[in-house]
Amino acid sequence: MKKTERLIIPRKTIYRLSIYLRCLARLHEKGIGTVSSEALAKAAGVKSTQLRKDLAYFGTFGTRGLGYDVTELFKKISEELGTSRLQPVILVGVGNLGLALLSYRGFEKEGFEIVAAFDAEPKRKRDKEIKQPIYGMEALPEFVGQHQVKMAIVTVPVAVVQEVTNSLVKCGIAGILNFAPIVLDVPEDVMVNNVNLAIELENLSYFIQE
Amino acid sequence: MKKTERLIIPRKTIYRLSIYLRCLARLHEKGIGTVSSEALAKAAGVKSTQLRKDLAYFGTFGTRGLGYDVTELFKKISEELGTSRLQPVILVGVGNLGLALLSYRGFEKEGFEIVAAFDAEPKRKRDKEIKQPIYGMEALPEFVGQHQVKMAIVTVPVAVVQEVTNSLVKCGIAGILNFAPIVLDVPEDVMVNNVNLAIELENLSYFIQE
DNA sequence: TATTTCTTGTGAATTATTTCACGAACGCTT
DNA sequence: AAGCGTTCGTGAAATAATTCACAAGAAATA
Repeated sequence: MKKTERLIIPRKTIYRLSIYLRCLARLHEKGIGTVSSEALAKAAGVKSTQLRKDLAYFGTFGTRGLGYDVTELFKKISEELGTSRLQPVILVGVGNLGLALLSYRGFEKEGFEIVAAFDAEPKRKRDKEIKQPIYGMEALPEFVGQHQVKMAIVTVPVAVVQEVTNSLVKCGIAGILNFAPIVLDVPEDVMVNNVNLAIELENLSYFIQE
Repeated sequence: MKKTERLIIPRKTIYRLSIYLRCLARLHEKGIGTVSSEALAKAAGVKSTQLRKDLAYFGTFGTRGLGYDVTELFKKISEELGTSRLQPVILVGVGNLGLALLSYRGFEKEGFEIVAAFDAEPKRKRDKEIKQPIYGMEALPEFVGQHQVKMAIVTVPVAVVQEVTNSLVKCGIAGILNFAPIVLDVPEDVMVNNVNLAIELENLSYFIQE
């Protein structure tokens, strides 16, 4: 057992912590109260030593000879990730993909809520399936300021994504989930995660051709 | 200059090759004929040495003092990735997200075509915006066999995703792009790439809370 | 309570990935 | 055609991530 020193947790570890969290949630649903690093690692698709190393970055939670308490470990990881409370997110770009994400019910369960959408042409995009309001781009600064929004999902076309990003950064958005196939130029203190489905497919196709 | 020896290209390199490809496409659209490793690397968000190392895995394409020919490098990477010709893909699970992906026009430009969709309740899911046919799950084996499909996008609920995966594997699908938040159990020769939007958001939220 | 059996936590070793540093090759200018 | 300036290609070095190996701690058993 080491003294509590706050050391930098690698990005990959943080990513895996999210995965462990999902696995623990499923174990909990199944009524399982205790799990070994071996079993949890298998569910998460990693080696048990890696799981233990990952956890060691921010504490020691297990009981030797027994394993981890599912509820407790869930709580600890959740605290570490800061996902204990619901986070508001906005979405910019109400095209096909944007619409789908707006109507996707999966986020709330995971701690996120898309509270509003923005689009250059908000009037055309009304849809009775969507509960969130859709505003024009000019409403962005006020909304973000008033609702303390820190994160944005960006599903606009490549041609305008950098411009949209600049607006978001100016409003104070600190995290962007970008679906456009381009590397965004942002200040150091703004974080961007990219999701590119075409690249994922391309990657698959490479590895399956023996 | 080395002899042509086929060595294993790291997964991360393959992933970056896809990114370089997109950057080269944009340069080509802008009418740029030649690019230095420095400039291309910047567009791709990596260091120039990394770009050069990545390329070195499968050949040497540059001209010292000048840089790379955009068209030629595009062609070479494209060949290496095997994305020269259009690949058929099927989609399983026509929910919100599945529908969105079906109507998403971005894939074809990138070398992939969703040729058909499958769902447990295909009748209810008709939509005039969708050009692809939607079949019941029982049609899967015959379709996959006849159309030589090798890849599938899976957007079914967590509860049934493993079962669906088993069917796909039995049909001969070798690559799966999985949107369910669970690690799929598949034979060694089947490749799975996971896309989990909630985890991407969670990851962002961690890094922005300074 | 002694013993056995498990499983964690972690320093050390290994492996993978990235970056550095610089020689070699090419175009361009004079 | 000689010299200059640029940029590639690549071994070597540095850094990061993963895995190993095992001591130590705790429960279960007898």
